[in-house]
Amino acid sequence: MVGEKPNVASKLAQALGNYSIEENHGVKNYIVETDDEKIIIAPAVGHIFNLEQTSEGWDYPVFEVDWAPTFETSDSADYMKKYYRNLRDQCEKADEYINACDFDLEGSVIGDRVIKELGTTDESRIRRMKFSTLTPSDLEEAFDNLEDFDKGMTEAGLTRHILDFYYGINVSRALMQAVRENDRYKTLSTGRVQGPALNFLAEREREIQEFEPDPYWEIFLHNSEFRAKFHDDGDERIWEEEVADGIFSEIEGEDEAEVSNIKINNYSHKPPVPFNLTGLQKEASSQFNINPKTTQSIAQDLYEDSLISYPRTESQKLPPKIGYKNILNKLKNQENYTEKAKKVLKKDKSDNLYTKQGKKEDDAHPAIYPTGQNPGNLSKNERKVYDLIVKRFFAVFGKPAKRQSLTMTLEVNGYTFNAKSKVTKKRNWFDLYDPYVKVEEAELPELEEGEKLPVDEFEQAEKETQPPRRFSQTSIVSELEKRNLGTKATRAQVVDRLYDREFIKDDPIVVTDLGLTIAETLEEYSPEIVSEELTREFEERMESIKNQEESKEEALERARDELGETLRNFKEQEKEIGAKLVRAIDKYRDQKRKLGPCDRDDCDGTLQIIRTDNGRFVGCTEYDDCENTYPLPNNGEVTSQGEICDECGTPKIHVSRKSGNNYEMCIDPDCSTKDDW
DNA sequence: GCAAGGTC
Repeated sequence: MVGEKPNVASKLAQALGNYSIEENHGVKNYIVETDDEKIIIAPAVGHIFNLEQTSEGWDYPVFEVDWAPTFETSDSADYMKKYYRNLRDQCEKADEYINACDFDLEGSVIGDRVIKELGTTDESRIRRMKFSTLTPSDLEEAFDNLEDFDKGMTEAGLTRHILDFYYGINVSRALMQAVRENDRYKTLSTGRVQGPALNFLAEREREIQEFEPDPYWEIFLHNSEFRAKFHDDGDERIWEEEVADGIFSEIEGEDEAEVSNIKINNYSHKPPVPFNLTGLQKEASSQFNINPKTTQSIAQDLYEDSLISYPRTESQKLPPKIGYKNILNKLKNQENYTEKAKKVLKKDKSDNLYTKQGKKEDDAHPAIYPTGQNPGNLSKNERKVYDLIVKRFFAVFGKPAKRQSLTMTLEVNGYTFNAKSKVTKKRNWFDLYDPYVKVEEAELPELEEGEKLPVDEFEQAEKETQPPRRFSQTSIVSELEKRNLGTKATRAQVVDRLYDREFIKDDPIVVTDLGLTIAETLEEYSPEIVSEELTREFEERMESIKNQEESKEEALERARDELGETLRNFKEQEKEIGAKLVRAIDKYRDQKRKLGPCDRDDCDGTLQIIRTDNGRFVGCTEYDDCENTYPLPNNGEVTSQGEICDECGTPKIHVSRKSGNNYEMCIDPDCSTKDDW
């Protein structure tokens, strides 16, 4: 019996009854023996097999692919070796095989590859276990009702892999080949998820670049305790200057306003929902400015240390069977959390604890929660993310906070102004989530309708409309989630790859010229790859393969035809496409080497990184007239900090090393900021 | 040197 991962293998064993453990290559196998059979439950670790090209060379199109052990095709998959070897040993012993991986396309592929590559290709000897949660009762029932080999799902899953390979590898190669035709080299990539992700970002970037702001005016009434804003039937913005001037001249000099209306609204502010991975990533980004990929890897570490539950979950639900009380009692023993844990436990003495639940579900895992186990030494960021997870766990038990909003309408010469306030009357769950509650608290003086109020002054402010907001690393991950592109485990990685390729930079995200040019090129020559429709189409095809209405080979044949046409067209215009890409690459590289203005008084040049055979240094663009130079560190990537040193006036740089040892400094080695270096 | 999807 093959489980999707070590944890699940253990759960399968627990559900099946008495078991013993046999270790092989450092991997735990679970042995369950009955009167007439012996079951070995062995874990995979996700995709133990992966696609690789079987033909030679880097040309495209490439359509010849086959499955190979992942540790052989990927440098970072060394840890899979022992699992692979164990599966090989266990598969040799078996007469029959059960695929007990997650019941979805990927699970079907994971189990199928292990069994077919290492066990048997005889499908009559393969069974499929179908379960939707990992509870013992579900697993037991699934085991008692083993189904035949799931040909449809497996074929659909295998096809999904191959189609993604076809589209991703080939179009990526086409881009790189185009650049190489122009005698340059740059790693470029795109794919079914990367493509649309870049496209959303590029569309937004163009909207921002093309945005033309409209001016408008606002008028404020200032009192010693608050300010109120002019509005005309709810509209606070005045679009013509003459109109604003007119109103202003009629109220200017008035020193009193009358309270014409007070509206009080009491409302509940509900507690948040339990964290799924995206929710945690969003909150870690807004609270600590930690990017989604880092949060994911921190969460994985915390999970491996048994401090939190499985983090790669879509679920926003915390079922009672996780044992609320037990976890809360353990948290109570942690110094930092004693008070909050007590508060939650006190809430209901009758054991009827319940939590707020979100809408999203996940078949395999509940929402993220702390196990209660006492953490040892955590890094600074680990501590932050852990604290956030614990406090969110407390918060979901809380009662809604009681809030009150107050809108006060003031009148001056027939013109109306609004002052608004929001205050918390009862904190409830706010106390459990401190210090992560972010709500507005602004109080207004207690006044009554008809009362007169002194005015300090009126203010007329000119403003302008703002361009659309940029995506952040987090909001683009949410956007992908909303559109069902990628999965919980891959979205942050996809965004990270766009940074690696230099298609995007900074956060909030700015699309580079290279990114814009790539998006434009793909839109023109391979529009399917930047369209989210490709994913929808894949989903439909997988559905029909699953139902055995279409065969894997038919689907692949069709993709080879369609993609082949696109790629031929691309290839014909390779040189021009490449020239355009090269211009964008050069422009970006040129921008990247510019560090800041030359610090010589009489020089208007720009200091930039100069590379030589022996290394690199900083020189001035006006090097005919200006001999200003500075040394640079030999190792690490140097980028401009976009700032000038207060002490010496030279540009500040950011040095990032592969070791993860990053630092900032100005480029003058004699600057007093380095006195104690 | 290229994807997307699992996972440690």
